[in-house]
Amino acid sequence: MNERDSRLLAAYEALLEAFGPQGWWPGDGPFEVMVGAVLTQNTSWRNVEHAIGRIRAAGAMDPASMAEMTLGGLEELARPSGSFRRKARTLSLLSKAALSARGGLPGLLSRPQDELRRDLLAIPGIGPETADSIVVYAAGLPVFVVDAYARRFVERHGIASPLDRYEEVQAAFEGALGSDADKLGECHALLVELGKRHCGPSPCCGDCPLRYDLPTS
DNA sequence: GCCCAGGTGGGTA
DNA sequence: TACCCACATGGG
Repeated sequence: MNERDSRLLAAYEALLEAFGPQGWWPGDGPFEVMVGAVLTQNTSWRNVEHAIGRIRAAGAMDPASMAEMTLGGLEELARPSGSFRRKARTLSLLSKAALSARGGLPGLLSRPQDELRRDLLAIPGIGPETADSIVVYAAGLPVFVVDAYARRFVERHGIASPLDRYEEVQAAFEGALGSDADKLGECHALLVELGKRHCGPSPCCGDCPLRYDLPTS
């Protein structure tokens, strides 16, 4: 275990101690987790909940029902989450992929990790972050989700250097935390919570659980 | 009224 | 490769 791994692991443990388990992903079953992952793109969770509620109420929160919906109908349900035309198209494609997979949705989610990730990325509107969110929170496979908060975190703690690319930041966390889906998922959730409380655009405040006495440049 | 939110994809240099 | 911008709603 090198210096970087030690610091990442220590940060994870400090955050878990400070905030407690986050219980992510919020969602009723794997399909709803997948839907939420798409809807939350560049969108606050409050708006996502609104859209999820509409999809549930319309009886469309399963692959078969969603795949049957017209694009226009799905757009109306997704509207509160913003970028609704794009997201409706992605959700439609995603539901059809789940429906047509061998073994349906459970079959899709039990595929080998790299194949699942690749197939998700092939769907327009699903990028690395959304794909990885589905891999870890819906399929329960060990991958770390790199988002704006995680990037900000590694930069603030001087772990950044040339750790710019998505896969490099991801490998850093996975190397430090190991191949434990629960742990990797929990770590991402904790970083989001940290970011919401302490790591906004302005410098961190004094009561940060991580004690920002590290170089912040 | 302005900025941001648990990004992605297309375009341009 | 590296930026820039549209997407679009709702909350602070």
